[in-house]
Amino acid sequence: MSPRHSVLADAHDRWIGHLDMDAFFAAVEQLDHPEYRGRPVIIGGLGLRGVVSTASYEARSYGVRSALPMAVARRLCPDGIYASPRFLRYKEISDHVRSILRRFSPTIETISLDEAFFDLSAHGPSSEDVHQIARTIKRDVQAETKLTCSVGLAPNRFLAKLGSELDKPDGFRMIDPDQIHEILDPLPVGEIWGVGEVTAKRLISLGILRIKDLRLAPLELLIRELGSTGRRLQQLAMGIDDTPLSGEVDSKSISRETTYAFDVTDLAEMEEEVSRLAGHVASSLQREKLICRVVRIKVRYPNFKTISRQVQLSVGTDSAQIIETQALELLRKRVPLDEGGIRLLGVGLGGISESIARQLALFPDWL
DNA sequence: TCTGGGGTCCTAGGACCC
DNA sequence: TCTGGGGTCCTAGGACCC
Repeated sequence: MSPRHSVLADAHDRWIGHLDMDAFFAAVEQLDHPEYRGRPVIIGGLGLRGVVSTASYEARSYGVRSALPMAVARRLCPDGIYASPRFLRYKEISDHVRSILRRFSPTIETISLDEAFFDLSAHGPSSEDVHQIARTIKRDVQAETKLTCSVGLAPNRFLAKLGSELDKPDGFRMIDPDQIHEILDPLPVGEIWGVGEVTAKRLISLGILRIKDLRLAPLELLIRELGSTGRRLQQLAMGIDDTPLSGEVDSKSISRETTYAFDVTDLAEMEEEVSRLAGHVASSLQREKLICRVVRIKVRYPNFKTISRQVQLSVGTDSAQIIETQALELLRKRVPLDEGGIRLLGVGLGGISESIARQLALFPDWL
């Protein structure tokens, strides 16, 4: 059976959609501040070491992009409007968008505030019917939030996400199984979900520049160089992706971190910050009625070398005091500190599970 | 130009147990 | 006196995503 046939078979049992809000944070600010509309809007950390989170399309024409240092953005676009993100506001709209998806899809997988997968298989197998539903979703999002989004529709997650990227903003793209090679082949390998800078460089050094090269590369070579991800990447290059949607899942870790505007050398100052961060993660934990079994801290040095140290607790806890004590202990005893100071401190929690209180709340008949 | 903050997943080595 | 094989858990680091 050729890959093409296996994909075709796949197309008949699954239709996956991917919805991506266009330049989301910036678009929300333009919605809430009419005077921002038509102007370059850049959302991100405003401190000395901030980076761009989202740039409006007007700002992108100046070369401003996500993850660009703010200092660079200001140079490229001195007349832009710069603002900090307002996550609570974005969350409201994100929740609304998800409620729209739920009207049409039994299974949703949230990727971030501005992205989600949804499953329209139940509306198939006819591609016309599925197409119609996806169009309706896109229209409802625009009508109810006054924001545009891009939607991709395909037999699997990977292609659906690619579809939503292909004609952004305000895009809609359905990828038919017989177009897969035509669309994928010419793209650079970095377009594949899971191929970042490091893997892209390795592939390029092997002479694999485009998705077509990856599709046709000897599997032994890919496995020798990349291990099991080599196999997975070649499958994606062929347009094959059987990964199911995860549905709504509980988070496995909670963390808070801060990058200082200036490197810190004073231990007392670090301890104060660790206490503050520990308090934050502990209240997040308590709010969700969760407990943790691992406390972790993270330190980044001025040269960007980053280390973490963690400790396992003998019993799960949600106590701010225990978390703080453990985090401080890790900082004092396990982190090498010299005169150079540090640029970032973080506190994280792992081994998360439901507290007894939450289990009882969810299953009251246990009582 | 100088690199945020919140996550997930994978890998590799070591400890420990049978 | 030399040294297994498998499994699990833990730690640390790193790649990647938005």
